[in-house]
Amino acid sequence: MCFKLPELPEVEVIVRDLKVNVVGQRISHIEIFTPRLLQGISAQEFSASISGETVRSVDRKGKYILFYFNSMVLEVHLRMTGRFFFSLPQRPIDKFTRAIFHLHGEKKLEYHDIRKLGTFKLFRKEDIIKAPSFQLGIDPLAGNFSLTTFESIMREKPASRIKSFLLNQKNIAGLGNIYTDETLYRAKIHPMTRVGHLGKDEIQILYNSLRDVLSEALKFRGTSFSDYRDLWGKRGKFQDFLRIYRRSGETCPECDQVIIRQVIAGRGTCFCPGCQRQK
DNA sequence: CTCCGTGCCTGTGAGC
DNA sequence: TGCTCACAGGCACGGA
Repeated sequence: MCFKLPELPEVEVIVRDLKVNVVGQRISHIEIFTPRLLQGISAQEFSASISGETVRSVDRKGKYILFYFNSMVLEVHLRMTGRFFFSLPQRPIDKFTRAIFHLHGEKKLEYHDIRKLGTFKLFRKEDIIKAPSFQLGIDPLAGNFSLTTFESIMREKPASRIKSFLLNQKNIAGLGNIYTDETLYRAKIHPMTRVGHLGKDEIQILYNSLRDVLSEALKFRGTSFSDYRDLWGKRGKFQDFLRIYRRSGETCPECDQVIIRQVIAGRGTCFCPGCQRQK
């Protein structure tokens, strides 16, 4: 099976490139081919709100992408298979093209989504604090994501299992299944461990592991198995450096035990029973 | 409070 | 070879 969902590093790569390439650009018009992604509002209403508007800034909150216009904000979540890319004027739409933003000249920003689970939500600027992207926990790339902050957030949820804790966007924003498994493996923590059972030293190791995994993934422009691409259709390279995710059945290079896969917090979870012992 | 199941989706690939 | 069907998981929601 080949797939990849965009998590924090992938969305960060997309947003950095969008900042350079679409900020300051005017949207001449928008085509919507799959109205379901608009979550209730009509394609006409959506198009009328944004057509003719200039993109003032692009931002990321967790896995959400925010496009700021003059008076409106568009909040996009790519979910499992959503992606943006620039395409040539003559490129025909395919069955997975869900929307096209027509920019200055004949430039097109396409939104492509095999499974149609992505969402586009419009907010007036003054209402943006009501948006889902504003109800999230701290972003691990934010300047104030310190060890002290991380520890205090963890102390609030002692009964949570660490895997659930890291996946919950209201605690830490942006982690999905891949990066939680990678982080826990590096920190040598069993995914079922209660947050309250982790000592100060383990929290420090977890914090460092999380930062390392995310910064390395960013350096390689994200993880691509099949679906994820940047704005130019290029793959990330971090999949070659994943140590635990999708490696069940392989031998752990650290301890020679066989990596196992088990459903934890409702997700397929890969971990090493030798390195990540449950306390 | 935390956990669990369900629904949304469709390409993939294991198994018959 | 061709078909069926469980599975992948981010998030919202309802209920235990």
